Amino acid sequence: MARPVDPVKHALSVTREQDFAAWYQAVIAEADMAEDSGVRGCMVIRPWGYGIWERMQKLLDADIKATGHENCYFPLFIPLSYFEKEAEHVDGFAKEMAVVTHHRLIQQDGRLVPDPAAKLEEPLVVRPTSETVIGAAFSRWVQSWRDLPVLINQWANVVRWEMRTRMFLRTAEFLWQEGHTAHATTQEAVEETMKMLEVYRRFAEECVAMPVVAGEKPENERFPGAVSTYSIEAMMQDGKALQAGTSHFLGTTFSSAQNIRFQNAEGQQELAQTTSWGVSTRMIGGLIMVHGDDDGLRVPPRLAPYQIVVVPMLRDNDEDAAIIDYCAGLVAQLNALDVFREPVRALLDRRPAKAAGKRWGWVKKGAPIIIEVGGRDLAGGNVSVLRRDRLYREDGKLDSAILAKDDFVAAAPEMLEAIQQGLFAQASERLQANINRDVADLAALKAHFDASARPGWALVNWAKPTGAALDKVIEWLKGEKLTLRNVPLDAPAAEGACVFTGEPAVERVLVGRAY
RNA sequence: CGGGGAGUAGCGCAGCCUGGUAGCGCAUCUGCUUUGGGAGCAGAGGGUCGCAGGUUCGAAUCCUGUCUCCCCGACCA
Repeated sequence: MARPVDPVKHALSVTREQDFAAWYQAVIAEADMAEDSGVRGCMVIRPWGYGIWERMQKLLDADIKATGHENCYFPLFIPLSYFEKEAEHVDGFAKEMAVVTHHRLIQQDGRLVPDPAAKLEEPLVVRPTSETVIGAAFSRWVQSWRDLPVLINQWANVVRWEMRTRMFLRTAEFLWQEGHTAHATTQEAVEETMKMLEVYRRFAEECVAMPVVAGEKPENERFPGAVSTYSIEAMMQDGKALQAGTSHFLGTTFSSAQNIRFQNAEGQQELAQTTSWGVSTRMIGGLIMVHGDDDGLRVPPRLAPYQIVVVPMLRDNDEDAAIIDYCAGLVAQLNALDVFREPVRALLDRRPAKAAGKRWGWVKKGAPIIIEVGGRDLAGGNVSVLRRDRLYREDGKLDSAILAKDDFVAAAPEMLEAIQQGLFAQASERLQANINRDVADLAALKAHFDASARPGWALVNWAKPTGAALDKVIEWLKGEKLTLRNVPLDAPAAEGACVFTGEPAVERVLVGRAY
């Protein structure tokens, strides 16, 4: 019988196993990513959390531009009447819109209240998304087939008055990019929709190191007003699914509502075909739940605001100045290197705090490599290297390695690449291991999800029912707290009977619990 | 928005039932000791007890309202 390994003392007070929801909150707090703001459902994103978002923006923005899109900016406020033009879209968002009705406050009994004399003629809504206002612009911009396609993107905040909020995963105000395009033909718009879905898949996998399943959303999960909606779905460590990005083919829903017409080469008026697609700060929630461990966050090197943090071990003595010089030299050497075709981001943490406290702070933030330098390292020309992706040795002690400084510098880019790949490989293995592809009928599906507290997903054959038949399926799934995630683009062809209806299956759909 | 839980020092909590003017741990600051892995001892600073009313001689404590957070639903990126 194996001798039980001494329990490792972890940096967080709650583990993923004990209470996943509490663990998630703890990571955000302990890594200084975000905190409550006092405004319902809205959070303060602190420098470490926002730094990760800035990295996401930088990398994804480059991809968006490389595919021919340009950035622009549309207003936060949208006239109510814009929404009234598109019924389905309104139904989707009406229940969660913030409305601006006044433009001035006055003092009344010592309090500030909206001035009744300053009531807006037409209320404005704070954008929950910008299809309507961008559609209005498109209708001005597009006259002829020569004006198409229009390919734009904006980075912005949006507001949806959610009933239940969770940091990063669902906040009342969140940050995102929303791409909007208009095309002359259906085929071109559909191609655009798929192209951006693929951009998201690559971004998630290559930058966030988050494996995803790209596929089409079932009818009931479509964006309000969309003809078809596609998503990338990621698996969290508790087995739940997170929709991490969406791409919509909108057909002529918005072009007919907003009158986006063009004269084609034959001289006839035609409605434009539009698309929209978005990735939000929710991706950060996914990052936490995919890569975090019981010591806090682990940030993939491509997204880490600082990839290598150098912590001098200061003793309040004569040697301190030399240690700091040595560390500053190391940081300069590292910052002169390239990795992932960008300069390395190394930081010298010279705050006047204890080295151990600073080290654990960076562990919880998830800096990929933490370097500690003390008097002995200085004397020997060494550094002490701690990799965040493998913190502990088998005996539960921190797995720090003493390397010659120059050897570490030479190896650093490769080490960062290895960490990036390792995180992806680990998450990828978990994803593949937790998709059950052998569920043949409803009883087996129920059994799969009843069998474990973290059952992952099931990929099942289905007949793609619509209307009332689909409602029945959704109803049953709801009873089991399950949802249809998407129909993976790369799933093998359907075979046999639909798990839900028994009819001949036409495709395969992913089933799982979801955030 | 329905059900449940919670808001007291920067963080984590006790005190509330049975009203009498606020305490513990960590963190912070000072001093001494220590010095290769989240140091020890001694001392110090820091709170109108979420907010607003009410009851009372007196409210962190009782009552009402309200705001915010967490969990479970319904809704959704």
